[in-house]
Amino acid sequence: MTLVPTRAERIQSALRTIPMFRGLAPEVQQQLSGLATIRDYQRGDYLWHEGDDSDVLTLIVRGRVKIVREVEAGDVILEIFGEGEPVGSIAVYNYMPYPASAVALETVTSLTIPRRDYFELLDRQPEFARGIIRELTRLTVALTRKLAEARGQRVDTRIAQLFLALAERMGKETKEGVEIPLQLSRQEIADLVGTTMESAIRVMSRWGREGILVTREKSFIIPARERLKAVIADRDDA
Amino acid sequence: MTLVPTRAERIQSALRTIPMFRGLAPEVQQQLSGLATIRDYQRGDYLWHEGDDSDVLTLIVRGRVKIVREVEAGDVILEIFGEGEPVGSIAVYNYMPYPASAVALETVTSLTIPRRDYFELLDRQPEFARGIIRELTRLTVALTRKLAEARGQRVDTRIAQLFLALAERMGKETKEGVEIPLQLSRQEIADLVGTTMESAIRVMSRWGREGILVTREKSFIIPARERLKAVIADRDDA
DNA sequence: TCGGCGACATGATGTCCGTCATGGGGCCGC
DNA sequence: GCGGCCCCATGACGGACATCATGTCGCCGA
Repeated sequence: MTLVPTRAERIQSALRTIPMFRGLAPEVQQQLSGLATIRDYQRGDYLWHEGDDSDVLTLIVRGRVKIVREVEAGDVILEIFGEGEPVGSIAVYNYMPYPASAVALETVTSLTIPRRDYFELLDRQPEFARGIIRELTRLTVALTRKLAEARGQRVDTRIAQLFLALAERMGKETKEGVEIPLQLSRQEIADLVGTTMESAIRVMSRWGREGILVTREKSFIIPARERLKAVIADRDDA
Repeated sequence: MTLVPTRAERIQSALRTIPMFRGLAPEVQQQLSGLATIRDYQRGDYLWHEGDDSDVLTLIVRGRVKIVREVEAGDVILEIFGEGEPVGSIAVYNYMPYPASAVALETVTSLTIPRRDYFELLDRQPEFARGIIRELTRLTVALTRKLAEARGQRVDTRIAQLFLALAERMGKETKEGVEIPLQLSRQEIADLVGTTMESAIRVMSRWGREGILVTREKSFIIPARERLKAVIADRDDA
């Protein structure tokens, strides 16, 4: 018996952590583990670059990844993917180059399966096809909401909405308030809401002073949700 | 023989116009025509309202539909769907209320399939599942691009990008230039690019005077694509 | 014929925020 | 220790655009 898990063992345990694969028959899981590749990344590493050819489907096993469109006038973060989620399915499906880059926000473990096998799964396993469709719809809804929120709104409302959404998705209740265990630079916050670093800084440091949203080493703290929501409510009155 | 086509005949010919169904076996098409419902709308009619329960998948047979999110501070047009495209698949799939309203931009004919049968098709017909996934990915890419374009850019560049995209999707070459056969009010243009009616009007009437983009009764004319592209290129220089 | 309505148009004014500039603190390699 | 670099921070300035106000034109119904 080995103390260090073998590659095959790592892949099998990784497969089990992905919800979309849980429903698959054991023999299919077995077969899949022979096809998949496992990989590790550090914060800042690129999983791929915008424009690269896509020939594998990637699934996040551990950590978080940002999808970023790098246009001449600054970056745009389109989405943040977490554990269990498939990324790049759009590009793989359409045999097109990746429309955006993927960058690790923390230590990340990923699983990739070749396009050919991905298509086989789609056709043979309705469960899997449903999982992919579900993820795509989730993505679409999220993008839709982002688009609606981005309109006209002031910078501070957009940042408030961002952190309320993050709290919803990955917040942990603590005695200090809601904790969002995610390391984001001011630049990344700016990229997420579509503004400049300076504007993001102004808002964040004001909120830090006022105790509305506190930046920690590797997380953010929201002492009171209502005070963040109040920012959104203030548009013209008072 | 009847001069007016029967309901069943209309449905069958409608089914044939939808690309996603072309690949289906004849007996499946036959079966489908028993399940589908056909419906007509006039410009301005709602196919559904934001928040309505979704229990059918809708496919556009004829005409165009805008998907619009109605937030307190003005509308946001998320997408314009045309013939052969499925709309509302997101909501139907997730058993969720519609996240946005659908409004006819012109005379529209639609086909609807109950959710139950939609799911059966998905599981039984890999072709169909692929079609849905393809549409979802197309949508996602489009939203993604919109999001990236909405950033910072000036109003006139955004409108220019909008019309260049429309020209790409539905433009017809004529001796006057590219014609976009689509009736859009200034307010709708504003909703598409996320600005106010007044700003949209200022840009459009200036371009009308300069002959860059002419508004006709039920269409728009772009005499020269390059001149529109030049607007996008002008950002700081000159 | 007149009043009302909706779409288009144009000017005046204020303001949010992007841009530029400058500076401070922490961390690294040399 | 010192220079270089990255991230955070703060001020000054100006421009693009939202907002408000007012006006025109065509159309419809009373």
